[in-house]
Amino acid sequence: MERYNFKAVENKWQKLWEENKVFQTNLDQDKEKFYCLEMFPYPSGKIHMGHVRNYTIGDVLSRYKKLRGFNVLHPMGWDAFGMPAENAARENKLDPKEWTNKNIFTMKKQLKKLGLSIDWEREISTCDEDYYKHQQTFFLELYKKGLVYRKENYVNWDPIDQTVLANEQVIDGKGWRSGATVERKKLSQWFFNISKFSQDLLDGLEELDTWPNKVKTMQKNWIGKSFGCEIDFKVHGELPVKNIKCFTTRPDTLFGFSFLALSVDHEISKFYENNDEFIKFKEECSKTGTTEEAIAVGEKIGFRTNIVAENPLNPGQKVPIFFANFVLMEYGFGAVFGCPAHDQRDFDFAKKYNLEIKTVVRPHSEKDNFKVSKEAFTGAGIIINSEFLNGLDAPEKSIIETISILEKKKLGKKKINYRLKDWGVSRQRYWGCPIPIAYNDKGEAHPIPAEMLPVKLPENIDLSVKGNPLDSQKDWKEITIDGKKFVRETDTLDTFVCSSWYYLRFCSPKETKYGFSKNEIDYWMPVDQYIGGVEHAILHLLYSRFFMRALDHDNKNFDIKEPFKSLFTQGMVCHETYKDENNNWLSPDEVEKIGNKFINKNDRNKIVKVGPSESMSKSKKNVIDPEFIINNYGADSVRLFILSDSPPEKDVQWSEQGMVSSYKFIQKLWIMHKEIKEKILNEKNVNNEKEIEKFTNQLISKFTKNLEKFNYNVIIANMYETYNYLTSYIKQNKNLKNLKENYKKILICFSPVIPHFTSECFEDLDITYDITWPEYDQTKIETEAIKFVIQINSKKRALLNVKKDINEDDIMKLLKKEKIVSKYLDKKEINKVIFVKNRLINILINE
RNA sequence: GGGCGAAUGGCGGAACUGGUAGACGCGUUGGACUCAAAAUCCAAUAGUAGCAAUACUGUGAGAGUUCGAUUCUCUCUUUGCCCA
Repeated sequence: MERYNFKAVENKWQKLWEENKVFQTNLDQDKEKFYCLEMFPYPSGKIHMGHVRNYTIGDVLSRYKKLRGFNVLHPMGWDAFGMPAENAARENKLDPKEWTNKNIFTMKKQLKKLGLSIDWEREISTCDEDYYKHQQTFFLELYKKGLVYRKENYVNWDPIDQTVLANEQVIDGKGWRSGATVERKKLSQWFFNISKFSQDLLDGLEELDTWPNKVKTMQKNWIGKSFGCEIDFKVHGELPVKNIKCFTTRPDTLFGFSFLALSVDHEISKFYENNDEFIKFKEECSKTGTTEEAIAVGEKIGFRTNIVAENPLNPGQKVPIFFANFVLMEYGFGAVFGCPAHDQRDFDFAKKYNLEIKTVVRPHSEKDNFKVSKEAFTGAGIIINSEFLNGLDAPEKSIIETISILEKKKLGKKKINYRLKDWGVSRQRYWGCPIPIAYNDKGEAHPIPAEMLPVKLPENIDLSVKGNPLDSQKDWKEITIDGKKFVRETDTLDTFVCSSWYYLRFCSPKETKYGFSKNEIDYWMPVDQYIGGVEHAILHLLYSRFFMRALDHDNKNFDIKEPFKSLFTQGMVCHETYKDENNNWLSPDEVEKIGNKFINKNDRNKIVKVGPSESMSKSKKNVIDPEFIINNYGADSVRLFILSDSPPEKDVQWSEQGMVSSYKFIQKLWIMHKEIKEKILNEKNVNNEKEIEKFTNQLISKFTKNLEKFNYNVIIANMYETYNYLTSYIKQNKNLKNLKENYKKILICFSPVIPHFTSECFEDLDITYDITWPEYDQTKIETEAIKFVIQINSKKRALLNVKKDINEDDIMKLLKKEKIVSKYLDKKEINKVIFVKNRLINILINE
């Protein structure tokens, strides 16, 4: 028996698919479209197992939809701008563009080896001028619409590298590369006005009923709509300030008011500009990071002013006003009122500065004399010590009641606040899309005129300088517009901007006049199924949703608002971790398993410590190289394995044994295929046998359901079941009259998962006709004989083979003859009988 | 601290709308083939008792609804993720 030569077969079919342009897609109004998109990769060097999993899931779906007759768009591209290229280029004295394109070349080759049904004619790369020039046009459009603006904002500043760091590059308050303590620094930055769409983005989630709830909840929390009240506090003291505006979600705790806290950037800070102590305090604050978490974890510190605020509901009460490091100018009005008894942060602050802690809410289980002592009470309860608010249910009723009182007295008004901040898109980097803006000698921003677009990135730049390399490119920076001198913006756009509209570009990747063609968008959009990692649940997805709205704003580009109709988030690929005796990470190929023990191949006497299975990462060295695996076992085997062990939305453990068994399964399938072929050639025309028809129809039914529901691991189990069934079926050499037709249908079911193998089988059997997804016939599944469960007092006692649609009386007659059952029923009184047609009978007797 | 989810054999995991718990794979054990090993094939594999037929127990713990609960409700435990 010839062995299945996966290398030859896979090469052959991949070549044929490419030559015949099998996966190229064109707009076809007569056909229903299906747009399947997986998150495009960052070209970091090589593909990793996460890509394999992500793109296999998408490929199975695309191939299935294609078999169902859809016009499938399944494109691929590269999220090609970003820091790693710049860092790698700096370290190896290369050009970021060269480095990126080399990686794209390698990874594209690797992806092709997986046999993905991708239309490579539509390939895009965000670092191509042809891509980012459109992005610059979008930027200027948004600028004209007022959705882009410039303002001063705090950033994480690395004083050694002279650069801005993203939040995730700040580790324990230190720069990830330099190790320097990160400072808060004010820089002029460009912003997208995403917060304008807060409510719309929130409302849009409602229609996304095939998104995971988890992701929708995360977005909801991120947008963070809160219902509260804006309160005007009267201020007394030496400063020429009469009022301070505050936003609060808990106006009902006003009687517990004991201080007012301001952001150091609050307008009142101008009166303290020359105060040495305040300057010192402000510096101290700048050492706390800008993230909410850094602020929450860090010590709460304050600077006491010489002014006081009056409690609007209790005018006799005057409380001190502080500047505090935990108040951000971006939230509310940069001012919060402190109620220590019912907010832990305020509680900590009050303890530190010895302020009053007045309890105004008691738990339902306590009496009115309840006092907060060790920690703030933030739960639900009843309002106390608050005069006319006493007895109200907190928080719901009491908040509504308090707001209406404040509104009547004209002391405040109802307000809705969102946590979502505007999106800062400026990056002080070279390898990104240039911002098409120039400044005159007064520092005023001017858009680059359309005829001067695109603003291309300069080449041959010196990356060894500190800070942004574009800053030192004089000949690039200085330009003349209409005879006047300007200086270019040297910041580039956040790479999240590039990925916020790439799904639109795929619809018309060759369009030159604009980023997309309306005609193509109207046909292809929205993406019917988007597949990617849950780590992008918030930013990327929210930004993309914003972009659709922003591009559409006022000029009706689209009929739809939501770019991704369905979302699927797949789990990660994990592997055990290994360390040597010095706690250095070891990669799996440095480790050998002998029996139950692991030994270090480098030094066979040294022990290996086996750690928990974690998501594959270079830093832990627990990675398996997909290319190595594909070369050894073939693409079909890898596709089979990566789907087999766990549901796609959960993490999967990489297992060498599992991989090998998938490989062997393909080999066994081939042997079985050859046997089936032989049987088909020697078909005997015996009586028609319904058994295999029943099996095939059941299989199609299962496959269809499981494919639609992403139960891909179950599909693999169904494939094994099919193998087990077919091998025993042909061994028994039953009637083989309809074997070919049934086997063909089975192969079609298998084909989304192992396309090379099934293509080879079709060819081997000369099947070229009607390769479309088979329909199943329910009547062929429901055969005459069924298995019927017999329960006595709700316990299963027997399983009978009976005729379909048997009635209760006939079952009871049958039971009297069955020894197994009758021994339970003898001389017993039957109380009740529950009969479920074609399923079970439950006889209740007195014991 | 808040929100959401999860918990089923040695392991990964199946189970329609409340109706045979453990599909399928891995691992393990036994056997066949072999001088031997690998590979392959066959068989067994939730636990307890039993030669067996079979019986009892069993889906994180405890309660509830029901003729019947892995599935629905409540309380708790552990755990994961997100936000703080």
